[in-house]
Amino acid sequence: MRRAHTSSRPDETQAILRHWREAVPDDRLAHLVKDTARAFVKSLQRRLVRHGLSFGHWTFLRILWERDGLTQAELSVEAGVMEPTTFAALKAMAARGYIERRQVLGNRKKVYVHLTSKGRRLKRLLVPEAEAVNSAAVRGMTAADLKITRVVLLAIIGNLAAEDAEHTGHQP
Amino acid sequence: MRRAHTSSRPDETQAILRHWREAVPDDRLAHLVKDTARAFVKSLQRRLVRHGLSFGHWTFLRILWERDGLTQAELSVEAGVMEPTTFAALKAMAARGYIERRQVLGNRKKVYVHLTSKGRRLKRLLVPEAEAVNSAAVRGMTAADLKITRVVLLAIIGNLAAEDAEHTGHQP
DNA sequence: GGGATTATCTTAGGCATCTAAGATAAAATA
DNA sequence: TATTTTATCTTAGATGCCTAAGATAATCCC
Repeated sequence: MRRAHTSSRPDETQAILRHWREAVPDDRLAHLVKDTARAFVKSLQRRLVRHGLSFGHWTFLRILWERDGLTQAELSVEAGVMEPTTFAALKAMAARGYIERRQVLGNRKKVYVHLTSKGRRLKRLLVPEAEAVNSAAVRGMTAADLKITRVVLLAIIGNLAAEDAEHTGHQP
Repeated sequence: MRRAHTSSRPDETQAILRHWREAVPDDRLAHLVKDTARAFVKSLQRRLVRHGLSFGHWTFLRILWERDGLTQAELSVEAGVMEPTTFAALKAMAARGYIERRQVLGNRKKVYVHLTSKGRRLKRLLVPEAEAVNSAAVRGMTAADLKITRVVLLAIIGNLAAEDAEHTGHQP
């Protein structure tokens, strides 16, 4: 038998691969994109746990390393997730001492998020991990093909957003 | 102001798009793929709820429409998810009357999953919805670029699987 | 044939994400 | 300035996915 009962072993990923090689009908692009996203997340996750970090926290740390002091709402937009997701992640991150949530005089609503020195220090350790995942992922591919892939994915997001706008009655 | 507080409006997707157009550094391919996957799921989900179906159930129905009577383990491989995920989805689907879980004499372990007529009937309604999402997504793209995108995504899955295998000590 | 191994389903618990809805502060406007 | 609208954070609850670990049945192999 090929599968363990407690973890996802490469055999399984191989099964997925075989599956995709055998037949990729046109209406399964969505599935292929989703599998790719999962492979990325899994690979990064495996590296992050070594440093005791969860994937959800990584998402926000990465943004804050670039620009500190954003509000929760701004972080949501940057991360591409809804506020409650951001809220939950930030609360946990504050409890672990990666960030501080501050309010300023004159505006009692906005919550500004600042890295602690502990949070700042992680950058040096973790960014190389993400880079490793990326370079492993694109190994053997031409820059031209990667560029086309980016353009196609971006166009898909645009098309689906437009489609969504039509059906909800909003203008994009 | 641009954002509602209860739902993801197209404005948000537009913000994501703007974000991606402005700068797509090399180490963000993972993020782009993830956003695309989410756009696909959201779009399909919006259509499925009209028929009272959740995305998780769709995944398994689609497989069963092609081939009925698979076991739970086989369905997991086909769907590319772990057994507990499959188990939970199938239990809910059985409760809703889309499928039946049967055991045969001579093997008390395997659970064979069969569509009910109710489950079978959904195919005619739902497959066109999925096709609509796909064709909206790829609108305006060339077949050649789409093919390249598929090849690239597939290669990424392969690369990450190989990478994973190295680090867990298993052979692919 | 009986003990060890492996498969299969199941239970338990956790994470990341979402939608819906509430509380309250700030901003716009009549 | 008072009222209405909009923003922001928050709470509550659901979904889909995962890993870890257990129970039990089937299979392998000595």
